[in-house]
Amino acid sequence: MMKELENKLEQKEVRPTAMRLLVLETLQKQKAAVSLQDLEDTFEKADRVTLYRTLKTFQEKGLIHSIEDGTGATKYALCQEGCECAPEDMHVHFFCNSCEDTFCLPKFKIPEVSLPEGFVPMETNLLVKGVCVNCTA
Amino acid sequence: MMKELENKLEQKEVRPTAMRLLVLETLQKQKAAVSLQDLEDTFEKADRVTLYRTLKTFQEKGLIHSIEDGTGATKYALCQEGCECAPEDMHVHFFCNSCEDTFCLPKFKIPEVSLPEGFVPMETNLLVKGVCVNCTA
DNA sequence: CCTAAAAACGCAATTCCATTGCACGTTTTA
DNA sequence: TAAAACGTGCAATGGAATTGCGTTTTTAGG
Ligand SMILES: [Mn+2]
Ligand SMILES: [Mn+2]
Ligand SMILES: [Zn+2]
Ligand SMILES: [Zn+2]
Repeated sequence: MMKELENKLEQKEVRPTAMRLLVLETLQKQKAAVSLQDLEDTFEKADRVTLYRTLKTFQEKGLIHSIEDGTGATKYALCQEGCECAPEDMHVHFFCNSCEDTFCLPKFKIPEVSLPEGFVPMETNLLVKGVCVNCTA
Repeated sequence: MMKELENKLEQKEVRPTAMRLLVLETLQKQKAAVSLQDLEDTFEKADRVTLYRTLKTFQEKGLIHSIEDGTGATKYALCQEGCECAPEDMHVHFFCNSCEDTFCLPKFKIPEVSLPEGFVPMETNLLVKGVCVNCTA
């Protein structure tokens, strides 16, 4: 329970404040990636900036990673075991055009990409848009 | 010269106004994708909104396509011969962390990607970040 | 336990980019 | 040539990210 969450934070050198524990707990429950706005809706009393900085801290400490799904709002999802958020998450992200949920697909790795001579890759982001499993009737 | 540009626009059913010809000409000169801000800097006298709508029209008519490179500002690049901007450009885009230029790599196609059961892909975007050929000393 | 320093937090304000509304001049079309 | 459609310019708005700063809470040293 709460202890587990605390440990998880401390392992990443993040001090376990009340807000952070709540945010972490929320993130763990999600099946889809969440935006800052989503968190604001979840915690109506919490301050937007505090949530913002919580996410920023989580990301800096490698607890979560961010996803650009083309909606304009950045989404966040927990890193998995062995999630290499550097050279960066090399797994696929999926945006559902129907329910507009964004999914992390950590089991689906990005295939090797060939580039022109002289271009040195450091990070790769692959976003697939389509219809998710919940929306394919 | 100008005639070529006019033809290019008319072939896509875009009326060749002075502004549009200038923007098209500028786009043709670029080696990297350009942002709205870039165009504003190029044409200091032109109105931001006019440039915005010019890009929007160009995109709707399939003259250019947009690129999200994670900088927050959308970039635009001319479509190539046979550029399938629907089901969407399936070619690779490259963002240089050094010079911060964004490149269209129309010759480098996005490899087929496997997805979990029930996920139906419709469009795929692949962004590689790293160091471009101009910046690899 | 007490205190100074560090870390979080809350609120206001700003920045940046995208987008819309509307009036007006120009081009197209019947 | 008059109405309609289109393009343009300017003002204003919207959404998201980010910063500044004073206040509160937590941590660490004595
Ligand atoms: Mn992910
Ligand atoms: Mn491209
Ligand atoms: Zn869905
Ligand atoms: Zn470069």
